[in-house]
Amino acid sequence: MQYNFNEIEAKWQKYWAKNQTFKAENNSKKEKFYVLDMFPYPSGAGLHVGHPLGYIASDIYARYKRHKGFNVLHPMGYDSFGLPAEQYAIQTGQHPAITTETNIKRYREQLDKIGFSFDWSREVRTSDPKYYKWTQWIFIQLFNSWYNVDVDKAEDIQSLIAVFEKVGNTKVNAVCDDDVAAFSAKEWHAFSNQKQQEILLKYRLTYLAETEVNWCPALGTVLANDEIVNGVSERGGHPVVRKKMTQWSMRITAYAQRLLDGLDKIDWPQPLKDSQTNWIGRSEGATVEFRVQNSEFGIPVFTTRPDTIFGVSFMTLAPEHQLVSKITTPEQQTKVDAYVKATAKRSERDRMADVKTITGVFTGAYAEHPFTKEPIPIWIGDYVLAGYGTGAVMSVPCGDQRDYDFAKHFNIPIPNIFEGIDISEEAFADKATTVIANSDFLNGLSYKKAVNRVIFELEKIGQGEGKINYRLRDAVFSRQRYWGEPFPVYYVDGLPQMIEAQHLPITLPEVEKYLPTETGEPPLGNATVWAWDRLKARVVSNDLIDNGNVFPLELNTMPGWAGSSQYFNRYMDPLNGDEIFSKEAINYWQDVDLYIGGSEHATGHLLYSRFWQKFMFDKGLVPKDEYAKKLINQGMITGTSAFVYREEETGNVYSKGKIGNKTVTPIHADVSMVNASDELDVEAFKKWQPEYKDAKFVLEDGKYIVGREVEKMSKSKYNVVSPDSICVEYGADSLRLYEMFLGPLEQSKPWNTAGITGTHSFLKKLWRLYFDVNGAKFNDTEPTKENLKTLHKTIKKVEEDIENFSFNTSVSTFMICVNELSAQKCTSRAILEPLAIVVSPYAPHIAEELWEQLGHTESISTAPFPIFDASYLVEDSKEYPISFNGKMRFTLELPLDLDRDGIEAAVMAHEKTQQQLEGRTPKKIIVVPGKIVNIVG
RNA sequence: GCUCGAGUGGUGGAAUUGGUAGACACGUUGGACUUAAAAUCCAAUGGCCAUUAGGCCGUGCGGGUUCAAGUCCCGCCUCGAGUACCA
Repeated sequence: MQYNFNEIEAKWQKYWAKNQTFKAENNSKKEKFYVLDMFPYPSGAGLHVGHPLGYIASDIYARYKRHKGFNVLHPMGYDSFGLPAEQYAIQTGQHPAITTETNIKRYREQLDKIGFSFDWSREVRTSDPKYYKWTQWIFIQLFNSWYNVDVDKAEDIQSLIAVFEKVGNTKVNAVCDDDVAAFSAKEWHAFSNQKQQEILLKYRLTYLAETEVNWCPALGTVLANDEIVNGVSERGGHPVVRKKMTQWSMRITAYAQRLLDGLDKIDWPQPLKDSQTNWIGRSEGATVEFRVQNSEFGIPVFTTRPDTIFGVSFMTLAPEHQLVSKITTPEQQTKVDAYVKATAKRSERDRMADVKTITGVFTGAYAEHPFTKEPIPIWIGDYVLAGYGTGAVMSVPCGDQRDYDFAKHFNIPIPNIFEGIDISEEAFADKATTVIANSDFLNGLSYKKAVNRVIFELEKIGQGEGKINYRLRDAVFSRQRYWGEPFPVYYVDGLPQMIEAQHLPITLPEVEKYLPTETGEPPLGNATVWAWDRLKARVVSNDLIDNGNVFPLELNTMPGWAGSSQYFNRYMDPLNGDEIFSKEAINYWQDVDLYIGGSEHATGHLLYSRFWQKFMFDKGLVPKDEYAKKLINQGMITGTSAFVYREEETGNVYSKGKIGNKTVTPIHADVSMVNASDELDVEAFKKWQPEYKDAKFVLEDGKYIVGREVEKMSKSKYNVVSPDSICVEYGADSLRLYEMFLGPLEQSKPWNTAGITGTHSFLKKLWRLYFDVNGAKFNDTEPTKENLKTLHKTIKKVEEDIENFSFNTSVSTFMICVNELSAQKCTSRAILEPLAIVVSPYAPHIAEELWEQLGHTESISTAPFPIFDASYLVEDSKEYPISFNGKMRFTLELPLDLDRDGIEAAVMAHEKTQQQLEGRTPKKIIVVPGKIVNIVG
């Protein structure tokens, strides 16, 4: 009987779909286990072999947990809003929904062929109105909430209004905009409704405000910080400029500390935690208020080194700082204006590119030192960022290298305030060895003591206090795009109003064109039916806008991360039309036990989703404030490109070994035309690239050998390998095993299709354990001691490997097991039956088939995992390595119950020992029973 | 620059608390079967020396600890990822 993998795999894929084998129940006496993959954006290119790596790993884990008796939730869906479909729509006029639908279909076909145990009845798509209804709903919840610092959680906006009505805002401890003016209860009551709404907006967790945003002219949209890489857009690499715009923002900064603290209780990779920690960028220090001489202005600064306050010799403001225009003296006005203008013109990228050039201008104004009252010149310089801290620094050149360089460059004095430190060459920034001098009441103090003292003194004179600062900024939530979630928002007198939750979803309107309007409005500005009728509670034609009953709707859409920030909870109850998820569902499933995905989402999706989860937790909607207990980043699979070498002058194409010292240009050849021995199918290549039809191919030993190089897997490098053709040629089980066999899950590794014959022939060997040409071989003979030892060794190792996510070593273990059982000519059902279960998480199709052939009528998927029995592994002897001076010379089999002296005697009596010693007497004999013998001397 | 991760045969990679380095595969070479090919099976395969027996060298580099180091410590080098004037 042949191993007909194509037939077997199709059969079981059909069976699983028909029987809904992997449908998870929300009511179960079994313990729950939630295995989640990062859902993909369905791109037009389809999947290549790198994409399913993480899915295969999580699928193995999910299947293993089912064998272990868990009720496993293992869903899949699509992050289906996104730029590529929209760009395609702009070019072709094709509605993005259609493109997306087509792409999803293709993804699904590809995924199905790999044999994943997804519960497809729970599929979600972020672009489906039934799904984004709940994204809009969460947005409304955020809008109706504020952050109460006193209880350190989000609360309903009504509780804030209640406080305002009673005592005004001076007692309120909230995370809010910086520019909120104080008011009393009386004043609050006197404010117009309009004014009250404006104030509340400054407190809401999602708010509309004019902020400086990253504007990408080429994409026609704003971008979040994490969507910008090296100063250009992550998608497309277009330049990004700073621009002031009115945009929706998310007050993620309210959660900065909790996002940081939460990292301690989740089992996520350290590098990922590190990058979130850096992104949040907590620093401890103090704010200090410097008064500007001869004016009413004060300049607050943030510093991490308040202990060096007596070393301040100048101040530097960001050129964008609002005080610049107010304090600049008439003499300096022209210079300052020119500098401000020049920096505004420079893009972020330019500013980042030359960090070395020191620029700045004196404003002519002086501040007053809070303690010495000495005048301090105020400069502006573009090394100070408007967006960090207060946009101003107290410059201590002796303690900070940038301040030092600036001072040197502009000949500003550099007072030394460190005991016994030479600062003639560079600044001194080592906190640990700092002893303060020339600093009045701080003299002789260490860094820590000085910080405490100076904060105490600052508070005494009312010019500063201890403060913790974060680098994290509020997240801009508006995109000038079509293919995203519409906001459930309309405008009355320019103020945003939420549409009531019962009227959701607000679905995307039809537009003629997907580009911004001629007046520069976002694509939704092209919609003709995009106004809100408050009475009818529905979207109506723009013609009806009267600003009395019918109002304009929001034209921006939500960013890519909106839909992915709660999808993991929606999977728990995805068809629920009345709630985002039922209480029963969330209380049963609780949180994700295992989350697998790429590390590229470290500071985007994985930070925003933690933020939303904490918000949902505050609102009592979810029981856990961290949604994923364990997270694993799968490594990237790189491609192994193939090259042919063309000599430019002659046009000859040389095999790799024939290049010699000729000058050749390497040209990518499609990897599908190269075999396992790096031989190129020359005819296929000529057919593929007709320009080489008549070229002379210089061969070696009658073959054309290509050069190989590891590169990113990409279409343009012709090294993309699709899983489809592999499934046809070798089968999904071979593919699954091979992807795991390549190496540790978290490591990046090159793909080389050639190696797949290894796992494929393993499966054939496995099959031959059960069947030969005459059919079934298995029978009820008693298993031998060796059989049982091999089996239980395998059970133990595979179990440990899966628990440790070391899937590559499991595959080796299977190979060893099958090699051993074949050599033992094992046909015992008592061995072969459990073996099928152990293999099944990795190679589920063949396992199902074997299971059925063994006489079972139910799917193997919930068969109990065999129990490891250590008694089969007990050995009574050990082959001891005998080493001399640490070098292993020979091995000697000795009983394991032999004691130290017995071992020593046996080893010393051995003739090879005497040979090695050549008459010498050993100085020392190390005997570690059960391990090793080492003879020294 | 800073933070994190990684360097082991021709290739992907194994190696539990320090205890037989190179498991398991790919590739290569030789052989069996076949009219032939594919498939399958058997054998060899880190380098150098040696007819054999065996020896020497070997886990990025240089030191150290130890009876014993891929593994621990110190100092470097290279590559990859993140971050980038963060006060």
